[in-house]
Amino acid sequence: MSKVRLLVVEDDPNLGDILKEYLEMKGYEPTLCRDGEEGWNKFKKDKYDLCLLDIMMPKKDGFTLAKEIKKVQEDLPILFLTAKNQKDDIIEGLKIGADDYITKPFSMEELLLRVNAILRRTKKSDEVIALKVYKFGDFILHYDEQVLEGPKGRNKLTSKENELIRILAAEMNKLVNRSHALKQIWGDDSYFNARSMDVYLSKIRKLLKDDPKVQIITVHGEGFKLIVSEKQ
Amino acid sequence: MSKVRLLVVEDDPNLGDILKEYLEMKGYEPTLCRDGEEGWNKFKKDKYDLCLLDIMMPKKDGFTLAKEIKKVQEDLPILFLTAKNQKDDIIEGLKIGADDYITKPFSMEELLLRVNAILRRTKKSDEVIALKVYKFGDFILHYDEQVLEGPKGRNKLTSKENELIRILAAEMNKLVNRSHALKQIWGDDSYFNARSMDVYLSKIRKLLKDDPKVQIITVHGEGFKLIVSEKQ
DNA sequence: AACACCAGTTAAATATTGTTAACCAAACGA
DNA sequence: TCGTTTGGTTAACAATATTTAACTGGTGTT
Repeated sequence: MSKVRLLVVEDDPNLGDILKEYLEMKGYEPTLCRDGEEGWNKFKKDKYDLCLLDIMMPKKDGFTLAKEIKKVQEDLPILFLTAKNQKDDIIEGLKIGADDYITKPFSMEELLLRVNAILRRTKKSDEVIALKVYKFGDFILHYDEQVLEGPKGRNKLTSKENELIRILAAEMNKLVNRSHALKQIWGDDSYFNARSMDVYLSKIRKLLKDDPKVQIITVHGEGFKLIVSEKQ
Repeated sequence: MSKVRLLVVEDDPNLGDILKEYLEMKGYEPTLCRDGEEGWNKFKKDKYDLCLLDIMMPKKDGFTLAKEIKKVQEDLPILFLTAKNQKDDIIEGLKIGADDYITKPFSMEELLLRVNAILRRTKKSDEVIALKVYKFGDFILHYDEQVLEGPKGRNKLTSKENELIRILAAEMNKLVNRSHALKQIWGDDSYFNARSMDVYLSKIRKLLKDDPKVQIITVHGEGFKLIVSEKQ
């Protein structure tokens, strides 16, 4: 897989160099421009995956540049670097269609998190958005902690258990197609993966035994569903 | 369709304004309150589809507000805006009945994804809340649970039994065309599927023996019907 | 009544799913 | 580095669900 290409436009030479250096270190391929005009030229010449734009810049400010870029390539994600308390700037930026903003001063780590978050989201925007928390019956799935909280306490989950419960909970009371679930979790719906999933279903049914309102029923040849009845 | 109404309670004026502006831009109808008390007053006055509550707020914190809201309108989804590392807060919030949380700082896009996910989920669960139930004679078919409740107790059904009983019950006292039922359940009305269905009819007749008021009669060459006589 | 056909029942064959335990490889800790 | 642990896969077997087959009894037609 080729490197992620970033168009960085920042007029402060210090910050610019730090950004470039750091992003290179982290495996990205940043192109640094010193002002909006230079940024525009680079954008026209090459293809990028994401833009980091300062707002206050000589010759052409970040907004103008962003607008022009969006006119040409609407789906190119843009992250603005704004001075603190520039609320109006932020709002203006969001209107243009920026995907996020980060206020100066920021830590490199924070920046990286934002960049990754945007890339992740824009890349697989068609994927189901993972909520952090799913509730069903007396259970709470803490998806990003991989923990299932039930009447008998908290239960650490393996990642496969976690994924499978998430899919079931997201489609609560609706049929989950076998092959669909397999493709989501294992990538393909081969025979052995299917058997593996059956093993996990069995494990999960045990975990869910603590609440009789909750059960996984199977629809032969189709899939299964998590049903939550509302009886007290 | 009218706009989705959001109750946003956030004491940081900067973040509050940004939230409001962004959500408006994205087609929502946010009402911004500066503290918990104001939020409570707005809540009492108008109807909302979702609440975004900061936790740390003057006058009335997010938890207290959430609890009060849930007391009045239990199904109103709540999303907490929490500071990082406030894990205890999060757990507490979830127990109150929050639907999700998002830790500051968060990107606008991330927030939007959460909001949409919650709305989608709660809307969906509205649709399915009424688990499908069919009554005939002394029987109740719990379609979603694949259970037939009769005078002798509950009976777990296979999915084919379940489907067939559902069709019969849905068309109670009316003729069910053979080929129609076959196409509904098996997809096509081939000879073998027809024989299969006969096997299931036989099984189902056994299940229905417990109530003499209920029986399946066949209309030669046409189909069959579930008849329920009125006699006590 | 004799025939053809349709439907009912039961049992056997097949396919799918459920469960447990053995196995394996990667990650971890001493 | 060597055991140990952990998560995940595979194998083996049990239990169910569904289909097919075989046989039986009806129904309508001539």
